[in-house]
Amino acid sequence: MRRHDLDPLFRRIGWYADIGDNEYAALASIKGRREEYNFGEDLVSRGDQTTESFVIVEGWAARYITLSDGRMQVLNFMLPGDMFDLQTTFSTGADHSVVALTRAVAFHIPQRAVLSLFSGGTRAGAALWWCALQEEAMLREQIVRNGRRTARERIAHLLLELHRRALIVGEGDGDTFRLPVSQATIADALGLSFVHVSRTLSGLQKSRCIERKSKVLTITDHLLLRDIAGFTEDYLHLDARAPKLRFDTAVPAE
Amino acid sequence: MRRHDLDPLFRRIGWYADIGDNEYAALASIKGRREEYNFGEDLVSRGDQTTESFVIVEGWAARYITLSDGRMQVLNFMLPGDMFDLQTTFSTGADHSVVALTRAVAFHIPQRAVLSLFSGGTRAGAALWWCALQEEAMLREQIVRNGRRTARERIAHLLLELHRRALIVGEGDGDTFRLPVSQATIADALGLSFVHVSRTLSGLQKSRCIERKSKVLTITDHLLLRDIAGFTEDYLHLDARAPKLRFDTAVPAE
DNA sequence: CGAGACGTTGACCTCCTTCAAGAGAAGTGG
DNA sequence: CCACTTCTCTTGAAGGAGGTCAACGTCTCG
Repeated sequence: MRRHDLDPLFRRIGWYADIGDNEYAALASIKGRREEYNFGEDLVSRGDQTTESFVIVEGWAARYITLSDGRMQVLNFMLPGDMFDLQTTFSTGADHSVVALTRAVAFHIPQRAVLSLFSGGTRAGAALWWCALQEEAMLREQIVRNGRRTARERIAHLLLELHRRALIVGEGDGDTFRLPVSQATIADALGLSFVHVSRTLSGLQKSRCIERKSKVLTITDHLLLRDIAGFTEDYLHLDARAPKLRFDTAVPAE
Repeated sequence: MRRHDLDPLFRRIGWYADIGDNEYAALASIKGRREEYNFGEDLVSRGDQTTESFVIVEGWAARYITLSDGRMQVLNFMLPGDMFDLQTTFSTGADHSVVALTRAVAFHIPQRAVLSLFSGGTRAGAALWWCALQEEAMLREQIVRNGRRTARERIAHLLLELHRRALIVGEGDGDTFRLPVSQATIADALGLSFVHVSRTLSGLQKSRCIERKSKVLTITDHLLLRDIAGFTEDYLHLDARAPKLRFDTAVPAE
């Protein structure tokens, strides 16, 4: 199959589900309108009456909410291949915003296309359901991570999640991947101060779990990092239908 | 319309959406199997291969995750009228558990019923979509609450949410409602220690926002409590289609 | 090459946790 | 109905994880 605008999406879905040409075609058909965004630009702003869903195909984005006094919380990160706002159908205005963390490209999918695919009962529709389920599972994990883990655990856990997700869509190479996110943004995702994120990252580096060079992160000791994080990847639901691949390092004790 | 097993659900959906007899009938038709649970009993256990959805019609429940070292995080609370696990279709095992916080009654809805209603394009199907959307919005709010608010703000915020939700399904009376939840459970929901929950609740009482008597909570100063919490109820999406009622106390400044 | 964003490090402080002990509630059995 | 256990809540004291403030270093990009 030749190169396609939605390749990151196909790659992601293809990672764990066997989906044939028909399904690719069905997914491709909902593509919708292409938009480019600069670093810092909002894809969705709080209050928007949008009735569209999105697929990110290039760059990273983040969903966030700002409190009235300026405190900010990042809800989750979005990588190429991620679809979101799939169930925006009856929204009465977005209760949060989505911002581009890098230059990014997204397709805006009209509501009808999503709905008809959802209800079609096809495998492509199932893929959509699965995207929604996966997104919700990551929100839940975000709650646990921030609620019951220490700063060190949180950061280790987030790095492992992002590494895993980056690999799936073909970003990064083995243990190394580009993490185009400032420490302040990590802090806003994990409910920490950026000062403490800096200290904790340095701590992980001193423990020889990770190495950082500019925005490129290398996980130098997977087992140790997983052990620190208490990371298990079941919440990512990577085996939706037909498990095709398993991660190649050992899983932690637990 | 006569009294029905699913009344709390109807009451909740009827709160903000005009739904006629046809839609009630459609919703009623998916009822499924009735089950009773004792305090502390799991409705769903981590790892279950369930392919059912649920409606709670009596009692309270909570979705939670326990880490391997025993730390526990409550993800959200479920009140009568709440439906959940609507998108469990492609799940490969629950990544969390659901426990009854009181004696509780729930209906187990078979997957097909949910799917066909979802895709039917009816107003009853829309109600289901809306339930899923609302549940996700509450998860997001939980992230913000725990990530970027102080203990005092968190507790105030949670109390306001639970009060609001209890009112909607006809539990509680004006400013008073039954909060059948131990302080340890509140702590597990808010990422705090139960000791600090106790202190903070006492603090709110000293500030004359609330009064507690056994498990009954009275909000004695709504405006102050909302001010402390920074509470706005937009995330509850109470105006899904046809706004029917607005809260009768003033909304906070911002 | 300069400016502004981002990252680092130190000192100090505070919010929350942990530990501990005791007081109420609430369920259980005689 | 009362003793008994057990869970839940309260309060105090001490310690720690992480926040805030501030200054300086470093990257990146126009």
